[in-house]
Amino acid sequence: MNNRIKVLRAERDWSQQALADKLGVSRQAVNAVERGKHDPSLQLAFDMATLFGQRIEDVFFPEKKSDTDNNEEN
Amino acid sequence: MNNRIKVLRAERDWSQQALADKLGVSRQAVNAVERGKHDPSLQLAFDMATLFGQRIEDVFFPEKKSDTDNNEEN
DNA sequence: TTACCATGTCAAGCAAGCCTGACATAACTG
DNA sequence: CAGTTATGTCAGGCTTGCTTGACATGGTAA
Repeated sequence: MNNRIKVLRAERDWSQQALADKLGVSRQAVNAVERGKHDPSLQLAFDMATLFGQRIEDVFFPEKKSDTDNNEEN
Repeated sequence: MNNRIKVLRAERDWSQQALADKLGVSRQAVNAVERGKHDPSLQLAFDMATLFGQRIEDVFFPEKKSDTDNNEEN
């Protein structure tokens, strides 16, 4: 899951710590999401998008589907 | 986190099992998300919204922010 | 230099998301 | 009646998201 958090944060000149404070999460959580270490929860994704005044789809970008996905008899 | 999965599923006349198969997750996962037992991962939320041809914001609706959220010195 | 700030990273622990397997109920169909 | 489908629910287990605390590095300021 790619995202534009680093850019959106830079546009506002916010540190990871400042963003974490606004979101009510730890700095490490912001860092991990920003660097793609793991995906945020849906709730946190909503909070981030709302804080940046964007839609989730304009902040987060899922990778292509994993080949373990099913698609039989649709 | 409220959602419109049940309605979107009913509009297409899909069972929970059928939806789960399309998404590549278990029926219980669909059931739990649909009934608000817990939130889906961001990836699963994307997959659901995409499958229904909707935006995440038009499928999932976060509750009001919890009062444990911070908001100091913004 | 010392001090501070921003960022990256690690460890240990807890909680939430998702899994399989199982069981129950209701509705429908043969 | 028996059999199937859809849904709801539980238990046990695994993985991941998030926590606090700690440490390292690079940049910048006094």
